[in-house]
Parts: sequence; structure tokens; C-alpha cells
Amino acid sequence: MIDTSTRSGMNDATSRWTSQELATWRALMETTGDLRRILGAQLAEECGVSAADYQVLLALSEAEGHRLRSSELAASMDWERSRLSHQLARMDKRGLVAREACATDKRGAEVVLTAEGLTQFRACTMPHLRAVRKHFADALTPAQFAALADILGSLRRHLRPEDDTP
Amino acid sequence: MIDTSTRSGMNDATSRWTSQELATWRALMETTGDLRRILGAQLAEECGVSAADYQVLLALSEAEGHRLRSSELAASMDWERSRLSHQLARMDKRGLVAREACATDKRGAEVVLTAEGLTQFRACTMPHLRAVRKHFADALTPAQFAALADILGSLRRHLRPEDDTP
DNA sequence: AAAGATTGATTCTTCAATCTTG
DNA sequence: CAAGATTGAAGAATCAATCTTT
Repeated sequence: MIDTSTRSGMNDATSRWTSQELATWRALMETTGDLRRILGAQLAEECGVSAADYQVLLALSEAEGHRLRSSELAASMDWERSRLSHQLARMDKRGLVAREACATDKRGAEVVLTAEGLTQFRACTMPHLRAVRKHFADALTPAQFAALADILGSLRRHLRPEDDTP
Repeated sequence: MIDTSTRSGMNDATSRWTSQELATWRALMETTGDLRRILGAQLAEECGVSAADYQVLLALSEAEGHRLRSSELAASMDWERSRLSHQLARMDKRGLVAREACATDKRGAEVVLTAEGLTQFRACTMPHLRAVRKHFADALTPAQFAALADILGSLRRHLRPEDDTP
């Protein structure tokens, strides 16, 4: 049923798939999971926003006029539409964003960062970057950083071959 | 408002903290997020279990007698107790695990893998490993694997200095 | 009181169904 | 009908009680 000897032609290369590499896979999931939790908790405690909130605030703050079509916002974060809708509903209720009808396309919605949302985001930025530096960047040497960037590039090209970004 | 030139005193060390490293951080979160989603979707579609289900089944399948104290199971996966309780309640309802009173400590609960749970787990294993190989391992060279293991070791020691595992 | 475990409330994510406009 | 977006229900994660046993 499952013939591990004829995977994809290259057999010298496939013999690399060892328990050590499985351990590396598990370590990757575990360590990045830890980082997610730690940084998420830091944002929640110090800034009162979730990681998802921060991601939305970041994307809007980088947009022209602090405003984006809902679909563009979703695409820029690679989120599903419904997830974004729910998220925006919660952020709207808290006054961090506002939703307006789109002028050119009456189906569409535009999402705008409110003044309060911008203030919140600005208050988050430095504490968050400090936490990323403390828990992530401070652990690695410049050489490790370079190696990691290279590895992530390989993974990304493997996962999304169509993406043109280098 | 935000003065990036006077961060926290140490300027030789912090000068490494560049936008390139921020990009690496973002790429790490994005790419590992993608991997999580892809592998989670694969488990759900091909095997009918969530990533969390799989993690519990894996831990129990590796335990002596396919049985663990609830607290030990939580510790081995580094989960919070309440999260595990909810998870086990759902898996119990589906017949994948059973919970029994602990003989030696009447407060405790023992979690046992059922025959159905074991069957489910065994049916998951090969498809899951194949997917990990396809989406993750096949993307990296042996040198990249070695570098990644090294990087994850550094991160892990940085995040959990108390852990004795090398 | 502290440890082991569960429960309920809240928030977040996903899926399917819906509604409106193009 | 297809595209843009929202909604409701169900599953999953987190936090603060709660309950029992040590």
C-alpha cells in the first residue's frame, strides 16, 4: 500500500528522512507554538489586544489612508473572509475599526482604522517589538539569523511556488 | 513619538535588530502558520482527526499500556489542564479515549486509549508522516536541516532555560 | 490549604448558508 | 449565476471559579 522506497525518484535524498528529522519537525512545531503563546500573552497583558487584533491593526496602519477594502485586507493577511468578518465585528464593537460602504462597488466594504485604533496600535508597537527581540531575536546569532531566513525562503517557495516575492 | 534610536541602552547588540530580522520573524510566524494549517487540514480530511486529537493519540500510543495520568499527559504535551479536560471530554464522547478513576490517588484520573482510538491513530500515522515529508522535509537540504535543528535548540534553551534535555 | 481535575463563560476559528450587488 | 461580504452554529482555546481528595 505504502511503498516508502519509491517516493519520488530520488532515493539517496529520501534516505535523509530519519527520526532526527522528525524530531526537528516536532521541535519546530513546539518552539514556534511556544513563541506564539508567549507573544500573544504579552500583547494581551501589556496592550489588551490579541495577536489577531494586532495583525489587523498592523495591516491597516500600513495601508494608505489607514483604509482597505475588506477583501484586500483578508488577502494581505491570508485570512478567510468569514474569519475576518467576525474579527472586524469584534474590533468594531470595541471601537478599533469602522466599516464603511464602498463608493465604487456597492457590494464591498471598506475598513478604516479609527483614531482610537491607531492610538492602541501605537501603544502596542514598542512593547511588542521589545518582546520579539527578547524572546526571539536575542536567542540567535547573526549567522543563525541568516540561516533561518534561508530556510524559511526554501519552505515558502516549496509551499507557495506561485508567489513571486523573493 | 517612536524613537528607534534610543531603545534600551545596549546599542551594539541592538543594532542587529534590523528590519531584515523583523522580516525573518514575520516569515517564521507566517510559514509555520501555513504548515500548521496544511498539516491540520490534511489530518482532518484524510483521517478525521484534528491536530490536537493527533497529539493526544500520539502521546497515549507511546505510553506504557496506552494509559497515562491526566496530569502526566498534560505535562508531556505542555498543555494547560483545562484545555486537556475539554479535549478529553470531546474525544471520550467520540470513543477515542476513556477516563478511569486512579487506583492510588482518588483525586486523579487515568486516560486510556481505546481500541478504536488506537485503530484511528494507526490509520493516521502514515498519511500524516507522508504529508510532513511532502510539505516540510522535502523542502530542505541536509545542511538546512542541521542548521534548523541548531536554531531551534538555541531558541528552546532561550525560552526554557530550566529544561535539561539537550 | 494545596494538588488533581472538571466546568462554565468568553473569545477565536471554521464551515455552511445567506444576502446583496455585479 | 459569480463575487463580496456577513451571519449562525459548532468546534477549539483560555480564564476564572468550583469540587474533591490529600
